Amino acid sequence: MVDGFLAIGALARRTNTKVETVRYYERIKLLPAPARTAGNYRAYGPEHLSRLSFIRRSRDLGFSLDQIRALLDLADQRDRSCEAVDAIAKEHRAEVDRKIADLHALRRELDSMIDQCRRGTVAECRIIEALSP
Amino acid sequence: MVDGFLAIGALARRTNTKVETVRYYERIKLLPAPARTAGNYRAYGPEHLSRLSFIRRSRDLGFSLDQIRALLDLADQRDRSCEAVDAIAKEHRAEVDRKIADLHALRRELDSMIDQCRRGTVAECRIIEALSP
DNA sequence: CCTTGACCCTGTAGTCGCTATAGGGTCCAT
DNA sequence: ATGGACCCTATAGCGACTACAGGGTCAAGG
Repeated sequence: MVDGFLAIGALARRTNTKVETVRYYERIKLLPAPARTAGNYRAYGPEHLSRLSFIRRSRDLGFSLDQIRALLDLADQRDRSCEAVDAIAKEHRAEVDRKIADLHALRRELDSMIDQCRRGTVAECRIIEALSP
Repeated sequence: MVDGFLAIGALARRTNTKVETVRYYERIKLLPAPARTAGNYRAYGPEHLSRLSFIRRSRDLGFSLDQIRALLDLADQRDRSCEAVDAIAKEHRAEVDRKIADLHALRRELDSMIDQCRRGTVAECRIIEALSP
């Protein structure tokens, strides 16, 4: 691989991504297609490394690929107000809050169900009962 | 529709399920294929109603279709010990706990990111910065 | 120079749990 | 006889990957 450029495997290792995922991001145009070497290998430059890092970090924080696309677009318009960025982040936070609340409710239900299990036969199982109509 | 039998739409309404989902459950053999009328309509009996109710209630509690398949198999072996049922429920609860913990950590990260936003331009946006490498 | 093995390429299909569409058939009330 | 609500099958799409199959490329060691 040429000086300063990364092959897909190296890029993947540095961003904690699978090679297939990198190609997938290219296919869906989240990551721009890089130049190719004589042997048709993808050759990634520093701009790819930083863009993919951004994507992965955002994914780790639970943003959807569509949200990330929007964030990347915004990040490129450096003199716009960052209100829209703030809005995306807040909307995502609200969604996380909703999920946490849902899971807490779920957890309570599971708990009371499991508590009732008297470890007898299935016929008298309170868990099965709790799931039945 | 014959006496005491339900067409797919009626079954779906009673179990808060979409018609397509009912057919999907049949296709993946989660719900047994019912008898058909002369006009080739599915005719569901009470056993289908209760089985589908069980499935939907379990889905609402977040069990996977594979877990539900296992629960349904167990529910049919009425004189076995319900240990295995208990194990599935507890494994699921543990998974819910992991998800809650993950989301709480996420929420904290999002919060501190959003807190730093000073509503300037994108160029000085702390959110974009926080997502960058 | 040749081989080996790690890496890379494309294209396609699978995962989970549905959901949606197209293009038809049935049933019942008016 | 007609309209509209319901039903049928088959197939493809969603999101975000992941996993092949069947090849090509490259660098190091013998």
